[in-house]
Amino acid sequence: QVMLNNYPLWAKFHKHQTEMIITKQGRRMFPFLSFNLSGLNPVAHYTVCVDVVLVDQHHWRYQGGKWVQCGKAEGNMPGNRLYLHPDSPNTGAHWMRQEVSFGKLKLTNNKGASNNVGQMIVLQSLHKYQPRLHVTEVKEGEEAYPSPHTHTFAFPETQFIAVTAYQNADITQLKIDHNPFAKGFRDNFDQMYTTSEG
Amino acid sequence: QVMLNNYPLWAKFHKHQTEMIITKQGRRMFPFLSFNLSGLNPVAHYTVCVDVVLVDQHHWRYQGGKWVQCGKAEGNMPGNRLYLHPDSPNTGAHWMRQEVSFGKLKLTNNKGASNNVGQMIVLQSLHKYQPRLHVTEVKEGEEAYPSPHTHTFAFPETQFIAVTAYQNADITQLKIDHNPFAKGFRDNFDQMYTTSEG
DNA sequence: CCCTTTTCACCTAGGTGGTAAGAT
DNA sequence: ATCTTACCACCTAGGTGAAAAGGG
Repeated sequence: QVMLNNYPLWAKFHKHQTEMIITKQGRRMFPFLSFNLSGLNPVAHYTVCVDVVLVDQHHWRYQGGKWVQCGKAEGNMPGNRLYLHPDSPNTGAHWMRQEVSFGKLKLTNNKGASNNVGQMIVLQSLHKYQPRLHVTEVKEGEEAYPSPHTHTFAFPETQFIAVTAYQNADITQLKIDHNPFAKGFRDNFDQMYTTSEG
Repeated sequence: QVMLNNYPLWAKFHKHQTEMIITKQGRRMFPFLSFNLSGLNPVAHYTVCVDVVLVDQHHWRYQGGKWVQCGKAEGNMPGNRLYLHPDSPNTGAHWMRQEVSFGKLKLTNNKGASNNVGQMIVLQSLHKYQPRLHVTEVKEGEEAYPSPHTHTFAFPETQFIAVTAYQNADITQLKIDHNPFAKGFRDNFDQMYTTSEG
C-alpha cells in the first residue's frame, strides 16, 4: 500500500549509518523521503504527513570510526516533529497520481522554531531517529490529525543520526556524489594530478 | 469579501494599458494576482482558482503609440484557461489566514500545453483579457469545479493585453522598475555617463 | 576537547528584457 | 511589415560541504 521510492539510494546510506545535518535555519534531508501510495479511495480526502521519532533512548557519539551509545537521552524535548505535506489536504486520486515527496522538509535544532508548525522538524543532535509516514482520511469539519483512522508506515532504511557536522567520511562522500547541490565538491579534475614530472 | 492586495501597483500599469508576455514554455504574470479572502466557513473546504476570459471580441494592435481595435477575434480557441491555486483544496481557515497569491501562474500561447491542466493558461496574442477569481466550496465526493456554489470576482485593474513582445515602452519600464528579476536592466550606472570631456 | 555556529565559494534552478533571426 | 521564436547576459533565490571561529 506504500512503497519507498528511492530505496536503492537510502540503502547505500543506511549501510554506513545515515547522518542528517541539522541547523538553526533548517536543513533539507538528503536523500529525501518519497513514497508511492495506492489503495486509497479516489474521491475521499486525506492528509499526508511525516513525523520523526526517537529510535532509542541514548546519546550517540562517533569514536574510532564507529557510532557508539553514550549515556541516556534527555527526556521529552519540546519542539514540533510533525511535517504536513504541502499538498494536504487532498483527494486519494491526487495522492495516488504520482509520487508523494518531501524534498522541502527541513530539520533543525532550533527549539524556538516550533511555532512554524508544519515547516520544520525540531531534533536533538547525536540522537537516532526514524521518520514515519501518516495517511489520515479527513472528514468535513473534523480535525485532520490525529485521528483514529490514521495509517502509519516506517521504513528502517530511512533511520538516521542527527548531527551538526558530518562524522563519517563515507557519508560525506555519498552526499557529495549524489546531491546535485554539492556538485562543487566533486573531483571532476583528476587530470590536474597528471604533472609533467617523470 | 475579496480584496486585491497589490492594487496600487496594478493601477500604475492599468493607467498605461497593462501588457503580459506569453511564451511557449510559459511566462509568469507581473504584477501577479494576490487576494485577501474573508467571510468563509473556517472548517469547510474550498477550492480556489483563477481563470482568464476575453474582454471583447477584437484583435488589438499598437499603432502610433496607442492600442486600437483591429478586426474580429477568432471564435472559441482551444486550450485551458483555468489555474487551480496550488493549496487547493483547503479549509476556509487556511485561505483566510494569509494572502492568496498566484505568483507561479504562467501564461502561454502554446495550445499543445493544454494537457498540463492547472499548470498554464493558454491565451491568444493581441487579445484583451480579464482574470477572475473563483471560490468554490467542495463537499466530500463531489466534483470540485464547476459547481453551483461558486463565487466569482473580477477586478478591472487586472485586465491586460497578451503580447509576445512589449509594445508600449512605459509598460516595459514599469516592469523593469518593479520586477526583481528584471533588476539587470535598471540604470544603476548613471555615473558612467559622466566623462572627463568638457 | 568536543560540539555548534557562522561565513564562504560554488553550485542548482529558474525568472527578466534585449536582440537578432525566423516565420507568415 | 508585422509578429514570433530562440538565445543570451544578468539577475533572484536558495541548497551544498569546507573551514574557521565560537562556546561550554
